Amino acid sequence: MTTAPKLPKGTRDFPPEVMLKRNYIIDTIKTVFKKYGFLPLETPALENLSVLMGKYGEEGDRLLFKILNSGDFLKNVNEKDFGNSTKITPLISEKGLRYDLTVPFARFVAANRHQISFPFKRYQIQPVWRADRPQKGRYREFYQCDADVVGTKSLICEVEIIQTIREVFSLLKIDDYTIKINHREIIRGISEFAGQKGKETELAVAIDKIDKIGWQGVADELTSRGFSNENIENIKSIISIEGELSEKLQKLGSLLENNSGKKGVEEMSKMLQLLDYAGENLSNLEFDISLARGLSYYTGAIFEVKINGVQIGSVSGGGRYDNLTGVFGVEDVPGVGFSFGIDRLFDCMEELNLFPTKNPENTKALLVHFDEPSFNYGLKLLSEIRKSNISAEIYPDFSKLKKQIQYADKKGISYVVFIGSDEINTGEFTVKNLVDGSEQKLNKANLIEFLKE
RNA sequence: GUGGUUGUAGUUCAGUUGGUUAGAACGCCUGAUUGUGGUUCAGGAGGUCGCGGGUUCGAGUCCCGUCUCCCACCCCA
Repeated sequence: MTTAPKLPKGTRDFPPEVMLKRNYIIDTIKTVFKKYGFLPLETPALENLSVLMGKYGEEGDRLLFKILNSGDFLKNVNEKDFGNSTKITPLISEKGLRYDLTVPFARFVAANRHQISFPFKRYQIQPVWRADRPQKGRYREFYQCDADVVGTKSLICEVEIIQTIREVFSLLKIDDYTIKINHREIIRGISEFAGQKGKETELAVAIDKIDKIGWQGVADELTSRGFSNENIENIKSIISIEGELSEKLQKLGSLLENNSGKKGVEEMSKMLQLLDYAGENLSNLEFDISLARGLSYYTGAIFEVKINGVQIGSVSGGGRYDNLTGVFGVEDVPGVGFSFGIDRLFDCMEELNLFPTKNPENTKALLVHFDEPSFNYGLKLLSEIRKSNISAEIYPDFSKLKKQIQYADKKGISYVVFIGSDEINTGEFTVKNLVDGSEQKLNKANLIEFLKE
């Protein structure tokens, strides 16, 4: 092997056969987003570090990719400070790669708040970068696919998120999945109920791991975070509530008498009511009291979607936040957002074999020829086929028929059209279906109609 | 960021206590009545064994470093 050039750690190429499938997912999602009134937005890969730093916690700052200043980037650095990276980093790097799409979006909203008319609905599908250590399904460059509505507190936004998820999954033919929902105020209420008012963040972080480490693990973590045995028993009594969605909600409502708990239960009930008005049922919906989601900026409803029967984390998630742009000094911009994990969706669909065998983006027909006269004759036919909006190509070299057909076969092209002296003389073209092997003769007009299908 | 694991043809992997020209399968190329692919058959090409150093008469095999991949934690999509 000649020294093959390598990719940076945690990055990938997407070859055509992968891109066709990725585009299938992305196009499906875009179609649904548009249908629900979301408009596209893109922001730069680079942001000023002042925008990025401090927004993701200490951990996040460590995972930011920082970009070295151009030119004589050491001119401001004192020689004594060499070796002290915390001191010289701000002097040599002012820009970084975006870490997620939410902060750039918040920056955009804060900067353009006078031009934007609220409520503002946008979607954004772009790569983000994190200097994390890669693992399976964890990359240093990956795509996020976010949709947010800002400038309204209406719960119809939450309901529309559920509808959007259902519609996307239905189009992708994914039917065995669970949309878990919960509410941050409910977690807050539980914290208060447990006797640890105000420690909902600690509670949320611990409780979120229940799927992974089990109840005992959560209990241990709560202990280490300062919860007493009595507190933990109280939490357990809430977490272990069983039943149907509305039944659970009712039981919870009767237990949580504090303001937060009541508010959470009330909003959840309202959402279900709106869902019903919209003509939607409760299928695939699950009220998961242990669902917390790590991001601390959520304040209202929270969502997470898992595909059943596939060993992979959530493929979609989101929630409501009160104050998107607060970090940029612009208050009172509430909103709700969610995102699809495209890479994970891809893996799930691959595993469940849900990709369509025929990809509409692929070439539909290949023209094969025997000699120069038939090649030349074929060029005109090719143009006419393409004019009818059918993707087609002609084999560019004078190769054996076998080779030409093999090319079509490998590329997954469904039809081969033969151009030879017979065809030129009669005007009847032999077209072969490579999927089932059938052949038929058609004149030009019929051939084009046939390929249009 | 912490701890661990892996690395041999395009791909998935064999390779015995270190011992001559490093193997298989699939894939690829060529051919089997030069107007027909996916099946079959016959040939063929392709590896300085991740990279760098060390031990040894001799290293794919042992040691050190480095990179990569993967796993757990942290965190997260």
